[in-house]
Formats: sequence, C-alpha cells, structure tokens
Amino acid sequence: MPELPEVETVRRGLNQLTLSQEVTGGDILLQRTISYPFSVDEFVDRIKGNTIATWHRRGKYLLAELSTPSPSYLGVHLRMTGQLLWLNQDEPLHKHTRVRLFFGERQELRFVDQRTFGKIWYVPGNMAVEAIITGLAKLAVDPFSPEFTVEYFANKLKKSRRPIKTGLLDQSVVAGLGNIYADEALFKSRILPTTPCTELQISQIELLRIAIIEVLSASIALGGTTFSNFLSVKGVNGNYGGEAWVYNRTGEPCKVCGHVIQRLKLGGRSSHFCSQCQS
DNA sequence: CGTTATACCTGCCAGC
DNA sequence: TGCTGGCAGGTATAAC
Ligand SMILES: [Zn+2]
Repeated sequence: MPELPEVETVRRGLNQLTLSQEVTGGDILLQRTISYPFSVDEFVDRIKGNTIATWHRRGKYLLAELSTPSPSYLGVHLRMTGQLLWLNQDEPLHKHTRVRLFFGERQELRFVDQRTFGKIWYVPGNMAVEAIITGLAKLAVDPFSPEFTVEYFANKLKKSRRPIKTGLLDQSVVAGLGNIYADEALFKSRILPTTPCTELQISQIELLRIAIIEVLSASIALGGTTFSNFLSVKGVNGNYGGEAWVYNRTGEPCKVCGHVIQRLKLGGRSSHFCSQCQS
C-alpha cells in the first residue's frame, strides 16, 4: 500500500487525531507484528500511560514521539498492506486486524494488515532508534530534504551498474520511493528503467531528481494513491491514480505518444514504461 | 563486497 | 464451477 506519499498522508492524519491522548491499553492479535520488544505483554506495558507528542516520518517509517520516558518512540512500517485507522473501540473488528491500541475511554488506533508484513516497534528511551528499527540505519536522505542534491544523488548512483529502477527502490539511495512512483519518475524524466545507474548523464540525474520530487508532491497533494488497499487514518482512499503515466497501464497507449506501455521484470518487480518516450 | 533470488503472507484475477 | 499460476504497495536475509 504505502510509498512516501501514502505514509505522509497517514502521518498528517495521525497528527490531527492521536496527539495528547493517553494510551489506556492494547490488544495484540498477531504477535509477530510486534518486532520489539519480544514480549507483547511488555510492549503493551511500556506503551500504556503514554501520550504521543508528534508523529515523524523517515522514508516509509512512521515514528511517534512518546511522552515518557523522553526520548522513547513507537515505530510503525506499513509494508505492503498495512493500515492505521482511528476508530471508536466498539467498531466491529476488521478481518485482518493485527494490533489495537486504545486511547482514552473510547478511541482506538487499529492496525489492519492483510498480508501481515507490517511491523511495529517500541523504542525504549535508553536505546538508539537505529539499534531497534534496523532498517533506519541504512536509510538515505528524504527526497524533500535540502540534502537531496544532484551531487548527493549522482554520488550514490555511480557506485553501481544495476538498472536505475532497481537503484530507485534501494532505500539507501533515496528514501521513500516504491514501485509506483519510481516508474512514474522515470517516465517523467524520459529514462528507461533498464539504464545502468553508471551510464546516466549528470543532466539526466538532475531531471530524475526533479521528477521524483514532483511526482511525490503531486501524490501527497491528492492524499496518496488510488492503487491498492491504501486508506488514510480516517479510512479514505487517495486520489492519485488517473494521473499515472505508466504504472499499472501495461498494454494501454502512452498518454504522450500513443505507443503501447510495456512491462518488464527488474529486480523481481514489475516496471512499466514507454519505449518511445524513454531512452 | 555487489547482486540476485527467495521468504514472509493473504487474496484476487485470468485462463483453462 | 473449481483449480492453478501469477501477481500485488516492501524489506530482510540467504545464496551466489
Ligand atoms: Zn510514449
């Protein structure tokens, strides 16, 4: 479900709805969703009594800053099908409910996750976030950060001759891109997904950098994607879908030149592209 | 070290 | 109608 625009949409909803309310309990319906600590009872004990000061996003990871002890955190990764929903506790359970966190008397933050790949961590105050949520250790800069310069990007890309599509999905190159927006950014910058990273000209790298920022911004502005089971915290789907140039359009005509959109497996993932517009 | 394949799951859809 | 194979937002780890 979630790439950067969807996770950012969820983060904004969480900041509107969940702050400054006491966590009064929890119910872990699927133990392996909790990545840390090992004991789910300890997880609930540690979270209980806290309030959330604010939600941060790092790449596709969500981090809730907890009140006590400071600094301590609740981390969430939605992976493919995770949803965080703000509900009344009496709302009937969704089929794929995995974790319930209760707030105050009636409210609940419910983690629903069909494919069960999603992960939740509690990060104690005396431990580094990267030591618990290990995926954060190798995470690259955010595409909206001033550090995401053409020099930074070129430096990351020169290290490997793998296809650029594979490079864009590597979260240690740039944080937050997934299959949809990687394909869209490559189309917008007119680069074939198969192009080896090392063969990109600096001018192409700059076009790609701009396209990444544009495509992610456009989707955030529309509340995330229509593709997949994505839902915001308030339970609504996004509106970014009709504006897709190539993603999920195999066999349909290119919106620019009319040539048929093709699909190719790269790094185990589908890539969608126009062989006329992209080179 | 870089790179690819596979595992982790559930469900949907096209084709036979 | 079943059944089967392929596919789906992502990442960690094993196996070259
Ligand atoms: Zn085209």
